[in-house]
Amino acid sequence: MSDLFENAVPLARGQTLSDQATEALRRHVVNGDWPVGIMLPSEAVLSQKLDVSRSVIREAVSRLKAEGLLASHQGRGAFVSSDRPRMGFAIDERDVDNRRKLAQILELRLGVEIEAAAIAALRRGHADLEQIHSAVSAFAAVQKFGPEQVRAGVDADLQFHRAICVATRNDYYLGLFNYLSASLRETIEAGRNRSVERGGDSREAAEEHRAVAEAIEAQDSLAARKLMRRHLELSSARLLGHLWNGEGRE
Amino acid sequence: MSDLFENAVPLARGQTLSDQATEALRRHVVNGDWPVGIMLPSEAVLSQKLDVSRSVIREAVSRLKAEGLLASHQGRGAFVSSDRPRMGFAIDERDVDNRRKLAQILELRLGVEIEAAAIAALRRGHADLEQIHSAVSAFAAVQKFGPEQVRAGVDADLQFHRAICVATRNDYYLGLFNYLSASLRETIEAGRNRSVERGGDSREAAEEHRAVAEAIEAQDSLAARKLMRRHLELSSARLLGHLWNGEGRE
DNA sequence: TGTAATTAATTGTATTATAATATTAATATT
DNA sequence: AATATTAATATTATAATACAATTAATTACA
Repeated sequence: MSDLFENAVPLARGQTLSDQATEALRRHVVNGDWPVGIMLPSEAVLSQKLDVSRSVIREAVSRLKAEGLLASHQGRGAFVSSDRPRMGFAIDERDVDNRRKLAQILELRLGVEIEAAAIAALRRGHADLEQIHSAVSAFAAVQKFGPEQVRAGVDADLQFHRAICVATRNDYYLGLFNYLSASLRETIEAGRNRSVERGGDSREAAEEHRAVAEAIEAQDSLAARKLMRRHLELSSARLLGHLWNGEGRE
Repeated sequence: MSDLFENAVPLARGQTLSDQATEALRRHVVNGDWPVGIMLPSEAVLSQKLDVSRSVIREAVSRLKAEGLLASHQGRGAFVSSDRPRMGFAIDERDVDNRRKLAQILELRLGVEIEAAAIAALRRGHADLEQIHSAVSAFAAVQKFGPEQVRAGVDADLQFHRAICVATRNDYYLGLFNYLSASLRETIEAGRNRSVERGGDSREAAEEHRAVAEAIEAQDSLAARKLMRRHLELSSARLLGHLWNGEGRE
């Protein structure tokens, strides 16, 4: 392992140094000369070997971390975590147009977010509460008249739910929510030519948000669970109802 | 312009600044307040707004570039190239070696499977019941002596939980479970040189399985939820306990 | 008007310094 | 001897600054 780079051309040209450094590191991983679990040379050593600055090395490592090939820990070092691209849980984009599939996605969201609310009630800090309450106010303040306001309402709604996931301090609750919400957003945007919101619905939802936020503030995990379930069930019903029979009414 | 960050709390939360900055930027993209094609504020401005160094901003941008959300060009700026993550929800394999991350994964599994049990209780058919009961018996029958039996035990355990997800008739509950269980299996396999199972634990788990199955058969959604929660909490504690005493870090 | 030179803005890279964290070694304590 | 504490060391994380490279806009000039 002494000189892994000795014959390595000083980074072919064409792209940025970061691009080239990324490729160089990736090659060592997928080629297998850096087995899974091994610790990489320190950033200082790498920058010397590849004859680039430490900034470039850090940028390359950060990209490979985003790809899941590397992992780094402050004070310990960087490690090879995988030698193959990762495959994840994914939703076929075409399914969001399918009412049955959409209902299933909403149902999955139910399980995730109910528990998220319960956990958030136990762990929420001051900053979390601020975010949650700010999202509640933002949603309540939006008047759903035109399409632009509807969009703002959807944003505020998602912001509320995301703030709760953040408060769980669990990266996977947040990550899964982000993914599910991105999928759901498309559906809502697609179907908003019909009236997706009614004034009454909006007021109800705002009140439900407020109740959930109150339970989380009170650190009442049980109440948070119950109220979030109620909110999501009603919310899903409203969404599916509108998208189904395109009912518009003021 | 309109100060997109003015009310944004200066990045609360527990991870590295780069992680938090990444989330902050990603949020603006997926929320849509930075539409596809728009140019981001300069790195200097972003670092000032988020109150972090330019290094942190660059690292965050580089990650989002790796995800396909952003693109940057020297002399021009950084731009939103997509509002949809290229990859679905995924768990870095490196994280299963991390006790804290592992606990988070188990916590997510909690939310998913508890609701799955509740839904299964409402929808289970005859065929579903057969599968579930058969998995209960298989797990109870395995004697955990050698490594081969331990593996069989893990298989039977996953079979039980999978059968419940099948009974939900929801493809996404099953899909997410399959993904999570694949991630968890690696951890269990990795740590099985140490004693991952004890006779007492196995008997307890078998009894918990039986109770959950009974509730699902009785179509008692509430009981299924409660019993599954109990089972998963105990099960997680057992797993984390073993990995703690047995195998610690890398 | 058209073209070249200048200027400003922005990302890319380099450098240095410090903080935070984890590991290891040394030391003290019982 | 075993254990706990402390110190030393190595590494990543963050900050700050400077400069290079590139692009876009502006100006000067013919």
